[in-house]
Amino acid sequence: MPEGHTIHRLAADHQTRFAGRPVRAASPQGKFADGAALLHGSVLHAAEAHGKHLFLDFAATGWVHVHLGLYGTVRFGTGPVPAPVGQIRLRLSTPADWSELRGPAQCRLITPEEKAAVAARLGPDPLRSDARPDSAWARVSRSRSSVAALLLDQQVIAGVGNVYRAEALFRQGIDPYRPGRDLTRREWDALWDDLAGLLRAGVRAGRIDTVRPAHEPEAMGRPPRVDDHGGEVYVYRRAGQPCLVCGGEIRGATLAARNLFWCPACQPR
DNA sequence: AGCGGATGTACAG
DNA sequence: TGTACCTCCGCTT
Repeated sequence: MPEGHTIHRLAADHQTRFAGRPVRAASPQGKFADGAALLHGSVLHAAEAHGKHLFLDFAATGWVHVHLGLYGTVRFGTGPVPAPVGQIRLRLSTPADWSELRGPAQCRLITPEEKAAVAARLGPDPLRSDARPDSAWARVSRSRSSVAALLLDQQVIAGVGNVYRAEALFRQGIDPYRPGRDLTRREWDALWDDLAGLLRAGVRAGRIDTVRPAHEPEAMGRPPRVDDHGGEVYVYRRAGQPCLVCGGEIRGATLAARNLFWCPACQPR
C-alpha cells in the first residue's frame, strides 16, 4: 500500500481535516513524545508529499517528516478521539477530526533546510505538477542498471514502489532486465506517462488498480484478477500463474532483494 | 501461540 | 549483498 499514491492521498487528507486549525498532538506510544509536545496547539499550514515522503508544515514549529516504510499506516476518523489501541506514534486531533500514525519508519520534526535536503535526494515525482520526465531520463539513459532497478531508485523517480514497477513494465511490454541506457526516449516517456496515470488513479481510488484503473476502463486482455492487496493487477505476486493477456506463465525472481514479476512473452528481451 | 512475509529504506561490509 | 528495523496479518500448529 504505501507507494506514492498513498502518501499523496494522506497529504490531501491531512490538509482537508487539519489545515488552518490548531491541533492537539500526542504520542500515546511515547516514541515521538517530545515532538508531539512541541506540536501540541500549533496550526497546520499545509501538507505535501514528495514520492513516499509526507511533510506536514506546522509553520511556527517546523515540519513533520513522515516515511511509512514497509508497515506504516495512517487512520483518520471523526468525532471524539478513541482510546488508544496498540502502538500509536502520533495522534493529531481537532474537536471534529483525528488521525493515528502507526509503525512509520520515520516520524521526526525537521527544519526547512532538512526538508530541502530530503527533497534534493529525490527524483521527480510524477504526481507533482512540477515534475518532468527529463531529469529522470538523464539518469536512465546513462545507466547500465536494469530498468527494474532504476524504477525503484527514489533518486531517479520518486514514488514508484514494487507493485507499480511490475505493473507499468508489463503494461508497456518492457523486459525488466533491460539496461536503462538501452531504452528509447519514446519508451521512457510512455513508461513515465503510464506511471503518472496509474498513480493518479491510485490516489483517487485509494488502491492500486492497473487492469481497469479509473481513467482507463478497458482491460488489455482477459478478465482481471483481484490481488490480495485489494486491487486488480496483471503480474504482481502472480508468479507461476497464467498471464491474463497471453496465457503464458508469469515469472518471479529476486532482484536487489526485491520481488520482481513479469511475463516473458509479453515483455520480450 | 507462534511464525513468516510484506508494498521500504539505511546501514554495514 | 546481507541484515536490521518499523508493525500487522494470515497462515500454521
